[in-house]
Amino acid sequence: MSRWLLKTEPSEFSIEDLAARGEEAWTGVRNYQARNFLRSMRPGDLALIYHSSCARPAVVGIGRVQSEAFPDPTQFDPESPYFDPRSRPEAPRWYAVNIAFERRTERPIALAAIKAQPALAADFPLTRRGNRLSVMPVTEAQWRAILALERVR
DNA sequence: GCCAACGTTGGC
DNA sequence: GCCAACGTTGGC
Repeated sequence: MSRWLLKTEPSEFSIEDLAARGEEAWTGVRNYQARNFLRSMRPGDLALIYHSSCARPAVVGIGRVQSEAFPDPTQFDPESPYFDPRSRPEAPRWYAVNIAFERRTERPIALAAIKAQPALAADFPLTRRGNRLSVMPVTEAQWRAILALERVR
């Protein structure tokens, strides 16, 4: 089983939305490196759900990968903001996976707290300056170090 | 709202 | 294939 981190803007789709729906197709990823990570996901993998571009950037919950990667349907939908006119159905550029709600963290695990952890300061895409990757792998050690912060304070 | 950092595009 | 210009991300 692999572990991941998925960013989402809570104004677009929040952990509350995922909790309410139970499962969601994780669409709209339009970065090749992130796309490649989506494609290496397997059912049963776990993912930290992270709120970005908001007042309190934080890990807010955990999701479970429910499917293999499949072509992201929004790339073919001219009405979608994620429409990609250069992608062809016979050779899709972009992929999605289904993500199930697992649980919320007991409290938001703030980016500031994550950065303050020496174990997470180095070699973790989320805490690197200028990082824009919206799907990233998380090692078991990083996973534990982040969730250890759930009960701090 | 600002701005640094990044990925992508396109001219050459 | 290089690289400047541009648009976007995302923390603050």
